[in-house]
Amino acid sequence: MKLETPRTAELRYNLAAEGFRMTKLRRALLEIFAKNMKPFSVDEIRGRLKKFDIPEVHKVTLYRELEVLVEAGVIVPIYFHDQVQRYEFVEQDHHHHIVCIKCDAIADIDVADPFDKLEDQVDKKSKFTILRHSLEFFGLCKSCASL
Amino acid sequence: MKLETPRTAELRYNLAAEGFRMTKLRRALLEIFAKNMKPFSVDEIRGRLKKFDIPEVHKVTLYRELEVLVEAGVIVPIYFHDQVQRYEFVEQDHHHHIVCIKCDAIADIDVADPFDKLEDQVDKKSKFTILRHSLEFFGLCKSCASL
DNA sequence: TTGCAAACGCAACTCAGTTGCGTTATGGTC
DNA sequence: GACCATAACGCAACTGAGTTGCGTTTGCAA
Repeated sequence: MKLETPRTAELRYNLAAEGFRMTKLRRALLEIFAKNMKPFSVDEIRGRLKKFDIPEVHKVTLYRELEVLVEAGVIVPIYFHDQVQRYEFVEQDHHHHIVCIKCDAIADIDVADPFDKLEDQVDKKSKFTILRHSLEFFGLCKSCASL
Repeated sequence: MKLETPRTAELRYNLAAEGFRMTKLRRALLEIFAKNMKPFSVDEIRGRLKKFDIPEVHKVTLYRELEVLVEAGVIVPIYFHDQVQRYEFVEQDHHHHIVCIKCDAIADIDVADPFDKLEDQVDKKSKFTILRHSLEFFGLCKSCASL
C-alpha cells in the first residue's frame, strides 16, 4: 500500500514542526485516516494496519499513538449510539454522520445544520455556555433495509 | 424517602401487567428516574440508592435491573461525549440535553428541532433509511463557566 | 556518528460489564 | 395463611477495553 500522498506529506511536515517523529505506524495511521475520511474504531484501525508493511502493533502502542494524533489535532474522538470510541480525521467543515444500527456502516449526511452558529451563546433557561454540539442520525443502510 | 407517587404507582401497575414483580430495588429505581427526569449513570444511580431503605445492591443485580427496565420500556439508554452509559426515564416528547464538559452536569435544552419529522425518510445521497437522531449540546454550566 | 528523547513492547494492572449457578422472596392460587 | 413456580438476587469467576510503569529501541538533529 502506498504510504505517501500530498495530504500525508503535508501532515508529516506539520507533525515534525511540532516535535513529533515520523514512524512507520504513524505514517500508516495518517494514510488510513486521510484516505478514508470516515470514523474508525480501534478494532477497525487494527484491521486496516494489517495491510501495511509493519509488524503487528502492540495495543498499548496503538492507544498511545491515537492519543498523540488527537493531541496533535490530526484526529478527533467521536461517539455514536454505542460505547465504542471512534476517531475521525479532522476536517475544516463541521458535518454529521448517519450510522446503520444493524451493521455499523457510517456515512456522511448532508443536512442544513441550523446550530452551526450557536456556539459561544448562552442558553437562556439552563444558563449553559454552548461550545459545541453533536448531531447524528441512526437508521438502516441500503443493504440492511432490504433484508 | 417516599417511595410511591402517582407516576410510580401507574408504572407499578404496568410492570405487573407485563409479568414483572415489584421489589424494593425496582420501586426505588422507578422513584429515582420518575422524580428527577434526567439521565443517570450507573454510578450516580448507585449513589442515589443509598438514600433508600434497602441493603447495598450488588452490581450484577443493578445491571440486570436496568436491563429489565429498558426492556419494559421504562427507561432508555443514552450516550454523551464520554463512554459512560446513562439511562433516562422515557417521556413522550423528544427532547435534547446540554452537558457540561467540566462537571458533567446535565440539563434539558429548549431548541426547535427541525429533524423531528425526518424519521422514516430516506437520505438521497447515502440511501440510509433514517429512524432516529441524536442532538446534544456541550458547553459549560453556569458555575464552571465562572471559574 | 553520536546522543537524547520520542516511540515502542511487555507484564501487570484497573475497572466496567457479563456469565453461570445456587439461593431467596414475590405474588398468584388454593 | 400455606404452597409453589419463577422472577429476582448475590456471589465468584470471568472477559475485554483501556492504563501504568519500566526498560529497550529508534528517529532525527547536531
